[in-house]
Amino acid sequence: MVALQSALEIKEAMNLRELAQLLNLSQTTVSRALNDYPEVSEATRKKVKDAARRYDYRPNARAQQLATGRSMAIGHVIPSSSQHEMVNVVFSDFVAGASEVYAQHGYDMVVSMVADQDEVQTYRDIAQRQKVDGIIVHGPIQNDPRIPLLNELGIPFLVHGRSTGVESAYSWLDVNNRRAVERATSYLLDLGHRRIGLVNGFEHMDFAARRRAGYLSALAAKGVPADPDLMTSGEMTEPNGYEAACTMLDLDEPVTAFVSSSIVPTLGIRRALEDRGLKIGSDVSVVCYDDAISALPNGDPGAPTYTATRSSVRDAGRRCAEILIERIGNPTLPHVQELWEADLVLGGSTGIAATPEPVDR
Amino acid sequence: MVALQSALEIKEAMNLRELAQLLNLSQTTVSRALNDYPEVSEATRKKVKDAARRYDYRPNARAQQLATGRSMAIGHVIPSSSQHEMVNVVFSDFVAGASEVYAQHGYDMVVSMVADQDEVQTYRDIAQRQKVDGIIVHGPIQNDPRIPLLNELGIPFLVHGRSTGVESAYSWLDVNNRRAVERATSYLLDLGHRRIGLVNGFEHMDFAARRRAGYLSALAAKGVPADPDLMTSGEMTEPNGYEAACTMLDLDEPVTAFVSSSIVPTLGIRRALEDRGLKIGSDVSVVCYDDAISALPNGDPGAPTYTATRSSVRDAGRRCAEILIERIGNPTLPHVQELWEADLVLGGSTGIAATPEPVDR
DNA sequence: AATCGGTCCCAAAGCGGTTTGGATAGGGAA
DNA sequence: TTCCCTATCCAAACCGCTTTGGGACCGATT
Repeated sequence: MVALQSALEIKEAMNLRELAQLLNLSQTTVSRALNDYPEVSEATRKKVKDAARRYDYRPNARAQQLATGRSMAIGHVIPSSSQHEMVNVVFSDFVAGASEVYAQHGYDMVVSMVADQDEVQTYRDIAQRQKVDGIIVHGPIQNDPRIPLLNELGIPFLVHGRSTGVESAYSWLDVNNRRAVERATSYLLDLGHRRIGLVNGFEHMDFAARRRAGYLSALAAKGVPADPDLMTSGEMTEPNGYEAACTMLDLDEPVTAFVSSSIVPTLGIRRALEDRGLKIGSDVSVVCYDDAISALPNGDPGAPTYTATRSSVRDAGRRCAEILIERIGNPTLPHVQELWEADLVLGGSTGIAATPEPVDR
Repeated sequence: MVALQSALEIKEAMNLRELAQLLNLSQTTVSRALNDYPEVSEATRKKVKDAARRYDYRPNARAQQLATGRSMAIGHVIPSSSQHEMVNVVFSDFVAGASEVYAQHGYDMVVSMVADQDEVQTYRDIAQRQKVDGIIVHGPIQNDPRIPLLNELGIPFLVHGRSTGVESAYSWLDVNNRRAVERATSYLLDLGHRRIGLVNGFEHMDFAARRRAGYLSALAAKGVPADPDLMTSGEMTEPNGYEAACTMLDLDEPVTAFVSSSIVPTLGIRRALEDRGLKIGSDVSVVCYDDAISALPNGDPGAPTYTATRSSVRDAGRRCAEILIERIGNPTLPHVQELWEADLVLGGSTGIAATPEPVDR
């Protein structure tokens, strides 16, 4: 197929020198006028700005970056191992929030998705080649090596989440995962449930470990023994949620309730219940950790289908961006460490435990 | 809370001049040695590369970009109006594929999410300030103004999708949305369904318009009249799918089958069916357009729950990246226009129409 | 011996901005 | 009138890399 070459005249972008010549001014003055430096008279400034607008002059970003030493960009590195968990749902909503703030401050967002084994190299590269002014660290695991690495590289960064075991100081923003799941579990216990399944994410992920801790601590507080058969961890996908739910529903002593780590596996749990003709809420209760993803149920406040611990990951993205930009502006500020509480939103997916479960022995 | 300032020595990154001095060579030679130019002897090249490795020298990206005139980055602009539809699920999988290819070729991905009214400015900015070497256009609408704009700006770009009504030539990669939905609808008709609901995306989006055309054409081919009550369009969210399904199931002549535009609203359809005690597949059939999102059902090839027209959006991302990179390398190449066919995958969500639907009159 | 053609390397000139260190002019104070 | 100060502008250096246009050296040709 032959494609017609566009016949449109493509106007070369004009540069500072040309604009200065046009105005019979020096580059210095033009540059200062545009950047609101006080050394130019208001009259000249106006003239310059008008001309810039008229000729649609925009400073070349690459030159500007080289000259100023700032790249006006913030990096997000996503290890591909966590692709299935992170990328699809949570990450994209986070990014939507962050990029909103970036846009306001003139920052660009550069995203690298990278194989695990290349991760360290990627961080080194990004930092030393000065591609970005700051980095947001996603999906921290326990004892995450990226944190000391970034500290060593001396580039401002902010962790979305936390990393237990890391010695060095760093800035982070996290949701109180432990408390959230603790409350969710307690609530189910209060409803009379004793066989409560935990469908967790991979537990080397820091957030998942904390959720498990919350689950265990709620059980312990009520004197309910933890049963390894009722705790699964893995990718937070629909099929995985389905699998986990099937297993736990088909036990000799089946579960009567689930605590699920995300809305996505919860969809799988629902499918498993449906298969068995079990009604969610009345037959089996489900509480899920809801990141308030807009495309999925419960993102819509009008239809609170699930009882859930809810916290907006989009808001988190926004706030992370703000904090990081502030730290880029002044890296010597004390570290910011924000812990957000999730809401426990009651919905139709939970109810009194059906049978008081007579313990036969 | 007082944060301890890291006491770690942060080694300043070394630059080309310093490395050259260290080696008693000129910057020219060092640069050429590192970039595999033939003008340096193998001996010197080895010496240089060894030293570079030893001192962990990495060229400053900003300087390199300015000098070469290439920014080694590709832009993705997401209009925020399509956030709910695009960002969450489809976009992120696409991006995962694309960034894989970018990484292989040394490109970075810069993502801007931007309010609709700022869109034109954003494109102008990105292009004229030379922040990126190429752009991928997401979510084309009919007669999309971005295409002539980018042609005028003279920056290489590739459209994921197509835009009916656009005169100018451009490169694109699209799935045959029309054919896919046509086949899906025909299949349902063959199963005896006559009341088939279409749960579509916003129909100013090009892909959605094509899907509707496919739906209508299949009906027409079988002589089944189209009923406006059976066609909805809107955001592709779970709650929207639920709403649409409820409406169409509660008609006097209810639907017996659905064609759904994406897996996400399909989850809502399933919920609506469940509410009414209807069994998917046997009572009501559902075919959905499946972008093969990995976290959601059907992304997993082991569990073909839904009958679906399937096409991997991640593969599309990969291929789009390849095409664009090629076009950046040689912008005068004829335009690439690739039309992919979606697979029709039979699953458990479709079955013979329950009642042959006696037309009462 | 002079010329030629490679090979290997270098100094310097970009890339397109920002920033430093004056220069000039005009107004007010002494 | 002279001197100083401020307001305004400019030439040139600089950011760190690539690339142009030679130069020096050496063995091979004539």
